[in-house]
Amino acid sequence: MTDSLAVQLRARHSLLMTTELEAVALELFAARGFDAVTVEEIASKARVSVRTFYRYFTAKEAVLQVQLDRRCEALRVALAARPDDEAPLRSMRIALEAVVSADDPDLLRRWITVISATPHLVQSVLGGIQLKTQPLMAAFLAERLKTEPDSFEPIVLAAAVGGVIQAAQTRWFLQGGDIVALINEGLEVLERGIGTAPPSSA
Amino acid sequence: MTDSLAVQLRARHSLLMTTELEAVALELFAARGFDAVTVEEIASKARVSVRTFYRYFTAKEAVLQVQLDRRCEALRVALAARPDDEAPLRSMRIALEAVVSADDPDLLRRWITVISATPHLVQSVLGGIQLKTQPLMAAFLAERLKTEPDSFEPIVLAAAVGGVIQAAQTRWFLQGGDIVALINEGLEVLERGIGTAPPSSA
DNA sequence: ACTGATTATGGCATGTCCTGCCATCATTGA
DNA sequence: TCAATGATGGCAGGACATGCCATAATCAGT
Repeated sequence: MTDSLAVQLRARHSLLMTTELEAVALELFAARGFDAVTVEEIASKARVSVRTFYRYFTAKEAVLQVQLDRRCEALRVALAARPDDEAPLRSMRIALEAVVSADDPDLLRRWITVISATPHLVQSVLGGIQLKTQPLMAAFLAERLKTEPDSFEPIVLAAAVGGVIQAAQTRWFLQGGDIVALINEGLEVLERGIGTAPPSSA
Repeated sequence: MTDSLAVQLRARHSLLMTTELEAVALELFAARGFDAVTVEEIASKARVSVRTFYRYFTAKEAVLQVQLDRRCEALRVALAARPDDEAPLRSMRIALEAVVSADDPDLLRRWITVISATPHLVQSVLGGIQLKTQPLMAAFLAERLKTEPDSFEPIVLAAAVGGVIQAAQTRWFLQGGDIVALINEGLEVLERGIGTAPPSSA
C-alpha cells in the first residue's frame, strides 16, 4: 500500500487544480458575466486545455457548485460536532452561524453576485442548495429527535429551516445587514409556529 | 380596437402550439429520457421546424416549465378567491388542495417521472418552484397578515410552507399515498412549531 | 377581391458546450 | 533503465441556441 501516498498526492493536485480553475473562472464571471465568458477563456487563462477543464468540472456551471459543496461539508461537520443533548434547533443555529461566518464574505458576495446576475443560475443553484443541504439537516434532525426511521417530521422541519436560510440569504444579499441575525430572526418565526398568526377563525 | 380580436386569436394559437409541442415533447421524454431526445425530433414529430420550436420555448428545458407556470397561476387564483377573514394558513391549505387535485394525476406523475430521472432537471425545476411559488405565497401572507410592507415574517413563512410542499411532493412521488394528506400533515408540523421538539435543554 | 402591412415560419450560418477517442507526456515504483 | 499508471492535449463530432433574412400566411382597409 505504498501507493496510498501517490493517491494522496493526486488528490491534492486535483484539489489545487480545481481551486485554481474556480478562482480564475469566478474572476472572469464577476467581470463580464457568466454567459459572456467561454470555457476556452477560463482554460487559457489557467494555462490548461479546454479538454482538461472538463476533466475537473462536468460543466461550466459546475464551477459554481464547488462553493456550495464546501459549505455543505462544513455544515455537516459543524452539526456532527454539537453535543448530543443540545436542543436540535439550537444546534442548527450554532452550526449555521459557524458555517456562515467561516466563509470569506468577499468571496461569498462575489459568488452570489455572479449567480444572481444570471437567472438560470439562480434557479439551478437554488435547487442545488435544497438538494444538498436538506437531506443533511433532515438526517441530523432525525437522529437528534430520535424519530422512527423514515419519519416525515424531520424532513418537513429540515425543509422549513432550509426555506428560512434561503429567505435570510436572499434578504441579506438584497438589503445587507447581519446574516446571522437574519437567520436567527427567521428561525424564531419558525419556533413560534404559524398557528397563532391568523387574525380570526380557527 | 378591432384588432383585439386578432390579438386574441394569436394568443390562442400560441397557446395551442405550446400545448401541442409540450405534449409531443413529454411523450418522447417519458419514453427515452430527456437527454436522449433531440429538439429536432420534437419539432419534426410536431410538424414544425426546429427554429419554430425555439420561438415557443426559450430552451429545451423550458418545456418542463409550462406545467409549473400553470400550477402557479392556479395557485394565485385559488388564493385570491379565499375570503379575506379566513385564517391565512387555512386559506393556503385549501388553495393548495384545490390546485393539487385539479391536476391530471397521470400527467403530473409523468412530468415528475421525466424530471426525477434527470438530475440536472431536478435541480433546476426545484429552484424554479421556489422562485415562482414563494413570492406568490409571501405576497398573499403579507396581505392577509397585514404586516408592514417589506416585513420579513411573510417571506419566512412562505419559504417554510414552500419547504413543506416540496417535502410532501417528494414523499408522495417516492412512496405514493395521498398528497393532500401529506401536505396537511406537513403543515401541522409547522403549526405546532419547532420550539417544543427538543428532548432536553431550552 | 385586391393590396399593403403585420406576423408566423423555415432555412442557413454561426458560436458555444460537451464528449469520445487516441496520441503524448510525466510520474511512480521496481 | 524500464514498464505501468495516470494526466494532458488535440481533434472530430453532435447537440443546443440564436441572429439573420427570405418566404408564406393572415389581417385591415378599400
